Amino acid sequence: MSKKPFYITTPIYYPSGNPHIGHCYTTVACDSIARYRRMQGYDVMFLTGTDEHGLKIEQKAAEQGVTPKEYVDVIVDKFKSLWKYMNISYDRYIRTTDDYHVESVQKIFKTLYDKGYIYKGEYSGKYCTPCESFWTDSQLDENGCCPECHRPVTFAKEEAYFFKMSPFAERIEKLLTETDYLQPKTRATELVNNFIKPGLEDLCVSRTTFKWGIPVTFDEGHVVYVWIDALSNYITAMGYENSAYNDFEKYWPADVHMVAKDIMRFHAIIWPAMLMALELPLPKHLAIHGWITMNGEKMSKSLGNVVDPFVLGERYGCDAIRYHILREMALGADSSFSNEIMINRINSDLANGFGNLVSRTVAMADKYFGGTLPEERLEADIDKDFISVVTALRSEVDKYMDETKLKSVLEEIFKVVDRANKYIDETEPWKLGKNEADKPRLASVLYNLLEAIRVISTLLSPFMPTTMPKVWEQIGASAEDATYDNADKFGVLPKNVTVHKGEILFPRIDVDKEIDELNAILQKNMEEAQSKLSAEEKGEAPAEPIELAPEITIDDFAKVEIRVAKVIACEKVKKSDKLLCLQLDDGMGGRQVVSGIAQYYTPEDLIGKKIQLIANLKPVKLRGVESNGMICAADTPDGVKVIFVDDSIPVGSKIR
RNA sequence: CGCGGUGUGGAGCAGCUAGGUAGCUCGUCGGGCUCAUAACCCGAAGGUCGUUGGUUCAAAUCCAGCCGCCGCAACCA
Repeated sequence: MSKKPFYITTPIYYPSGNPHIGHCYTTVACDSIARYRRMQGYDVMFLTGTDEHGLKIEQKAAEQGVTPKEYVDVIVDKFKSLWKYMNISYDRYIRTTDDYHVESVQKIFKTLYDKGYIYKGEYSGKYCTPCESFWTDSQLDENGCCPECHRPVTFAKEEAYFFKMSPFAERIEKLLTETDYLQPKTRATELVNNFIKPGLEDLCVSRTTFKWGIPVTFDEGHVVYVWIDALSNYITAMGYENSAYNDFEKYWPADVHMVAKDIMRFHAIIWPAMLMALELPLPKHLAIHGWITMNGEKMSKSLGNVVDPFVLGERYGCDAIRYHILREMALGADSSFSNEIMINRINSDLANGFGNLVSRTVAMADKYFGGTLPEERLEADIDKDFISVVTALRSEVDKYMDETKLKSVLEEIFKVVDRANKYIDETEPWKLGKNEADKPRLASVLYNLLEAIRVISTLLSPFMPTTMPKVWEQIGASAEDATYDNADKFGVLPKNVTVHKGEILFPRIDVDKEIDELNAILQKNMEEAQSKLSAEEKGEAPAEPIELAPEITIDDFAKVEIRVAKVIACEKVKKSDKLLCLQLDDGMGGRQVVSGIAQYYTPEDLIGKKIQLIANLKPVKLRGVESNGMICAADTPDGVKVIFVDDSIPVGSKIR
């Protein structure tokens, strides 16, 4: 009988920068599931990879003066070495620059075009000419300028291909609300309300503004934009529309796509739509997890509070990191990654709990029996409850594995660790050791403990694959003993088992000392990020000097009329986070201006002050409130600062 | 009235779908033990379950309003 296939994927990561703990989060979770299924006897396919095209990569490569491919090669190596370091057992690694993927994507694009789901249209939006890129309104920086180079953007159009989403709206809504595709399902209403009910917009699936992508075969100058290129990796890696692999029939549809919540939308809506258009079966589950936050804040590179998995792994071992990630990870919510929580977790669960259990059990077998248990035994009633708890563990774990609740899995396993420590107290083996007549009883107690450790370590091995073999070595278990099949049985180890005292599995961590040291590292990173930022602000960044906007003439400048005005009244614009509505005395009868500075100033800060007003700007409505002009402010590392004017300058004075 | 989430002992969370003695982990305090990585075991203190009102014999749990926090969307002239 052939083994049942099980196909699980991580997203393919975008290698515009080095991998961090967030990437580990998804990947470690998938790896643990993959290992568990393998242990259960499934024929597992575990796929991960990198999404290597796009404008950002093209630009980063250009900055470094290398080709995009050379640029991503370096980072892909870092990803792969991280996965090696974290002991990630992926079966296949897809790069979207791989030939077979490119070939498949081109065929998929053409197929969708031939079927009429892709059509040629016009893409319009805010365009930054120097960067040759389009931005959506929400991507623009705080001044409404290009988020990359901070120069003004213009409205522009380009030819582009679009993917029709509307034919699938109804089926997708049903998929989200009526099936168990989404895990957890609580997100369904959010998706339906935000994206499906307002009407699914057609998706722009090609670009002409950059070249680093998969060319559209039938229209030169167009490259396939991220959606079709990246999402289809899940099928191209199995050999869909290519001859590199031949596993599509076997593994598709995938059992689990695991993603973080920020890319949930693409996997919950766009990916099903694409598959529907291709008339392929849909994946069975989309498991969505939250972000790892650092001391409650979202991690970001610019804050410098990104956790480097290599640093942590070096200090505590990769299994400790894996454990902490999985233990704190609830499927729906964010999980906090504070150094303190992590260290306390490692200490209490791994060092004090499991590690110490192994240590004391093996030490006793060593001390009282020279390492090898005698065959003479004496059972007691007190053993029964303990043994039943141990043998029941596997089915508990299975139950939670099926629901992808890895946190609960670990909780269940560690309940048994606690139970085992309690069993030692109940049986008081150190007393038995003092009396020769009690040796048979002592042998039973130690054997039961070793068996419990065997079961625990077997079930734990998918989650901590590096350490568990060391446990088996210590308790004298062979590879055949520590199998899934044996994990609900008792009496698997040989009666005269021999233990081998070994190294401490999880050394206890000095909390205060470690936190100080980690904070020092973090502090350093944040300062570096800070100084890099302010250096950029000052135009001192060697890598990226501030470029001035294109030169203008005095006549151009004369078009802008700046005048002094006084703030008479000011209030927050209702239903907005950022807008203040200012009533100004401009010496011309007064006017109303709306400004996006509410995060930095309260109305009281501004009333009575004199400011610089761009007086001849075309009026617009913001959040339904009319704004006639703009007040001058400076962007600083500490936020936006309004430029106030000396009170002696009369209202209405023209500034030049 | 844009959408959604959340508010439970010092901290972090479970319980809420199917109302009925408020539970877990960490921390604190007291005790026990000594095989073990100053680890382990037992016990205790500590909560008017955000707030107001409603339904009910009975509400953390259902309903309505209000307040706080978070995310998304909007917004930055």
